[in-house]
Amino acid sequence: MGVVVNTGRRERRKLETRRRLDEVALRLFLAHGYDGVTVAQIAEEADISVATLFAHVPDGKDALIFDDGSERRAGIVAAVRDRDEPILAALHRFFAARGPYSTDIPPEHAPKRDLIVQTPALREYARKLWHSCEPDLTAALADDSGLPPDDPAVRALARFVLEIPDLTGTAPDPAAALASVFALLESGWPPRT
Amino acid sequence: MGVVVNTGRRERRKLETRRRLDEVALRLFLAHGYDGVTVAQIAEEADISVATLFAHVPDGKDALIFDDGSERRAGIVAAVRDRDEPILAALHRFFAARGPYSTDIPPEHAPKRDLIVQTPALREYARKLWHSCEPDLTAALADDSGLPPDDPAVRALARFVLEIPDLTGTAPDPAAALASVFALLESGWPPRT
DNA sequence: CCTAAAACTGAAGTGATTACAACTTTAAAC
DNA sequence: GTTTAAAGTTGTAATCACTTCAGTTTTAGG
Repeated sequence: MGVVVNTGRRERRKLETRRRLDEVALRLFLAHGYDGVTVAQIAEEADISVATLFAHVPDGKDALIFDDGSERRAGIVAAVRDRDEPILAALHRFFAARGPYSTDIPPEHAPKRDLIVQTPALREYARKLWHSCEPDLTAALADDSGLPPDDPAVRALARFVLEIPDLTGTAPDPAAALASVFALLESGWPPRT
Repeated sequence: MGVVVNTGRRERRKLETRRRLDEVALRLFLAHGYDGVTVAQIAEEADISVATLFAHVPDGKDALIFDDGSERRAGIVAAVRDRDEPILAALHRFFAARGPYSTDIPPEHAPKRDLIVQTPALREYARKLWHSCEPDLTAALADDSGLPPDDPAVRALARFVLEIPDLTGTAPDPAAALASVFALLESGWPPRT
């Protein structure tokens, strides 16, 4: 069914270790900066070997404080299916509600968000995670428009949409920026006055 | 005037060494694949030390077969200034004529293009080079539209435009793809039928 | 209890990249 | 043309992310 079943001590420990790694890595990154921490230190602090660390997080140091992206992917797919509004409106709503970068974030998550935005490697990895949704989004857009999935406009729109979190994440007013970008995608350039 | 003056033996040698590195790296990459060649081998073949190699190409292995991006930047700036057509039309023309990814490429450059497209690290670096034009393009778009340079739509359009080379580089008909993407940027989604 | 799969480990290796201190070349002033 | 300081080059050693591997432990499940 799901990618990983959640029965048994084994899986529970696995998840627990992964969670501990995430917590330790974030704590150390926040304290000393991303480049000020080595994976060896993180493994040490999490009380596992370096080899095991990489077994748990094969995508490397960047990936330590991120989930595997399956939530985003599922979220986008869900947002785009079963709707009664244009697809871009649905995506707009999705980002406004959930984007890690966009609107109101609980204050305890703010330091993490700031760390990511200010650390090129982490920001880049977050961007990659969003773009890992490209195949799904492309398929959805093709479905919706009746165009083939390899249509250049379809591919381009998917790419552009997934660039939005990184783009609006740094804006002073993320919600307004979000609206502005979606308006651009809907109406084109130059913007209607 | 320019970033580097071209007088004197010193500068000439510098350029010569850089050119040799480019040539050697490309040759070896094409022969054994990007991951099948170490920088040590490249330095050896180019008859300089590894330290010197990195002095010449501080951006690392990825950057070996690329110029420093100043040409692209100058090209875009030039394309966007002194024109009698809409700015997107000028950019369309620019990419159609010159994008390393887009239309007709002399057959001797094809292997290099293929190598870049098929090697994630190189493709990524090429993307970065294009996006290094973002400040210039943003400024030009702001100028052109009267909007402030930090306007979300302006920033978004610059970002989207610079994603185009990577996007259309893999299309079966690059010129058509280019036209399709520019149509999207001009008229918005869904595309007019 | 038994066994095979899965997880964990330390140690050693690879490869990119940097730091450094010594040595050489060059530009340019005197 | 000698001097001098900056710029370029080099070998060596280090750091760091990441991988490999062979051996050990743990666990699931019959």
